[in-house]
Amino acid sequence: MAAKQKSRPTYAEIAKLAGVSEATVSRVLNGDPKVDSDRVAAVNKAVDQLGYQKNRAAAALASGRTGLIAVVIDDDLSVFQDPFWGAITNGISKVLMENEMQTLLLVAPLDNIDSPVAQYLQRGEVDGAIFLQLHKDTLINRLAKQNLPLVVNGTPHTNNPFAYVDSDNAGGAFAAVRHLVDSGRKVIAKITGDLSNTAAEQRLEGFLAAANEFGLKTPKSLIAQGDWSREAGYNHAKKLLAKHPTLDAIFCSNDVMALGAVTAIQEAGRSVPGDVAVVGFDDSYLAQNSHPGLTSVRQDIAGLGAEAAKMILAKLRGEEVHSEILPCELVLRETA
Amino acid sequence: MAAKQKSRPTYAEIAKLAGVSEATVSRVLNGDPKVDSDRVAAVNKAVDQLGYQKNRAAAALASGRTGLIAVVIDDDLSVFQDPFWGAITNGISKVLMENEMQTLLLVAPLDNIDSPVAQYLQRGEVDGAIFLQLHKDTLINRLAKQNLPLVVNGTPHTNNPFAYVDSDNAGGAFAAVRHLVDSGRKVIAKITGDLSNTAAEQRLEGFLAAANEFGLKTPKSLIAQGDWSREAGYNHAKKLLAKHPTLDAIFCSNDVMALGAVTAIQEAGRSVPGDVAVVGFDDSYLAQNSHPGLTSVRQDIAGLGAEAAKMILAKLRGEEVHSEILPCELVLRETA
DNA sequence: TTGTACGCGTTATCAT
DNA sequence: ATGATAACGCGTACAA
Repeated sequence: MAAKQKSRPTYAEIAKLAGVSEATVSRVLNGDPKVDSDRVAAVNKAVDQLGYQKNRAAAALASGRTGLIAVVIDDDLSVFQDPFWGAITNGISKVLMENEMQTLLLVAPLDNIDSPVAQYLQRGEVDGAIFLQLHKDTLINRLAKQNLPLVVNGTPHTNNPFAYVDSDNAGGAFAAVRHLVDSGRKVIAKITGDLSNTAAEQRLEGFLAAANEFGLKTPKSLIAQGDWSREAGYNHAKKLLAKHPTLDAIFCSNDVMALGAVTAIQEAGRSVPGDVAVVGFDDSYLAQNSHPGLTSVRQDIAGLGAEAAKMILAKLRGEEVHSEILPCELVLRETA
Repeated sequence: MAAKQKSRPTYAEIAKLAGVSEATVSRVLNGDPKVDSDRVAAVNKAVDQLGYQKNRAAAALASGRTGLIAVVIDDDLSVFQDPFWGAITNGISKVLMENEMQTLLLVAPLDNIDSPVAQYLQRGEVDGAIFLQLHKDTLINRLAKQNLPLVVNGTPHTNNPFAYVDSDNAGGAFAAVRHLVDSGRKVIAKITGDLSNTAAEQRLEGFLAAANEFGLKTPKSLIAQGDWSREAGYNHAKKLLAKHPTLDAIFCSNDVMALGAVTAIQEAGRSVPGDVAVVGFDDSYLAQNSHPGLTSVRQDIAGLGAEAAKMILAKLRGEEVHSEILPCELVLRETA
């Protein structure tokens, strides 16, 4: 009963002012097409006049819909550092707001299927959920069974019927290699991300596909398994340079490793891109602000968010939803 | 009436099973201290047995409290790039969740006082709001008048009674200069951020205070007004080097400009830190992954978020709330 | 097409 | 300390 402010108008007052029933007010405000146009006008006028604004809690209670979509982020250290989450959440939020839905942020460890977040999602406090950065599919498996509409960002690990949205990681990697080949590089190494991650896997696949397509040799010794860290890029590049004197390009699965590789190359007394070209992935802040400027594969992160939001809205409307793969774009700078 | 899942238990069933009234159930579930301990136990047992979970919409309708705190981010390009927002929002979210509150994300331009977000906040759909990155104080002025509990991240522009949380920008800048002086630097230049921003202002103030304290000369020509961009850092550093042959240190108000300065110094044929030391601000991803590693002033970003959340919770409890200034820490790497 | 009447699940007031 | 019971504001069968 803690009325926050002076109490606001309700259907009763609108109905009275417009000379209709409360039911009609409800119909007009929810866009029911079969209401006489003059009554619609009357209601809208009354709404304006009174400065009416709907009480969402009451609507939620009556309808069972909350108007809220959860954005669930699997909490680990990267959340603190990686601008990816901000960008994608921003994309989601924009689309949701345009559709009068709001974004509820849930940041928590998702390893436990009975975690508070899991409970929350099963409690019907949101109309749907968008998952970012999934380590395991167990939780969404369970939620899907409970008919919670959900969309996943990133390709799921298992072959599930989840609708997901992802960047064309393989295609981006392919484009990077093509560019290297086109500019005359012959011996191209790859430093992968953590391969338990589907994106890392796909970026490697794209590399291998391109190598095959363009007739490059890809002995195992040219493919180093990294873990996204600067150190991995630095150390692997160092070893690659030592083992392969003719190496003239390194493609890394993210920008951080690529910058580590650049440092290693320079410390080895070779130039970038003169002797060795380097391409990263993500076109992050790092790529844009490094020196020399890092050539990198750009993901449409805001686009990923927007698509995810559109998909969940479609699901709420009961439409069939198909997964989406958004194209990547190679951004040329100085390193390749 | 769209029951999402099989309908969940309500007070009625708990009351029946526990042999008490619904009112008592409510009291127990809301922690009313004056309920007999055996009844409390009975209710809790029934709750467990039925797997009861509170319907927040109903609670919100009846109580006027939503359990939601809005995190409002003034939308502009930086949201896409800067990891700051993710980190602080994460800090906020954690504390709120521990207190059974949820984080509602609102990303939108706040220039218009009648924007959708402004409307939303005035609609009572959240119990309070935390503002990040404020360009103007007009909106919060209005909301404060409407008694919406709010906390601001960053020092407001005007002298208002808003509770805010901020980093000790001046103190951080002071520490940076002290370090430079301690390591023998004599001629220290400053490249500021956009001075319409209070953080930029404070970082300059700290610089000037330290210069004064340590007896440095700070002619106007040693203070360049930047705008946070890499180009600003690069161009200003270039000019500073030309004008001041004895220049042996540059303190920049963020990491991006600092990296631009490093490039300019190196291109001028001088070494970092041998000839010229460079210190940045933020200890961002950039500072950690640059080469040479950038010495920088670290803000406790997650701490800012956590404090902001604690402050808003205290406000909701009706407590007096005081603004908080969190200390910064100088992180030494290679450039200084 | 429109109105009546009730239900949604809690909270809070008022007696007791 | 506890129990009835009236709000809370909206959505929606059902009837007309």
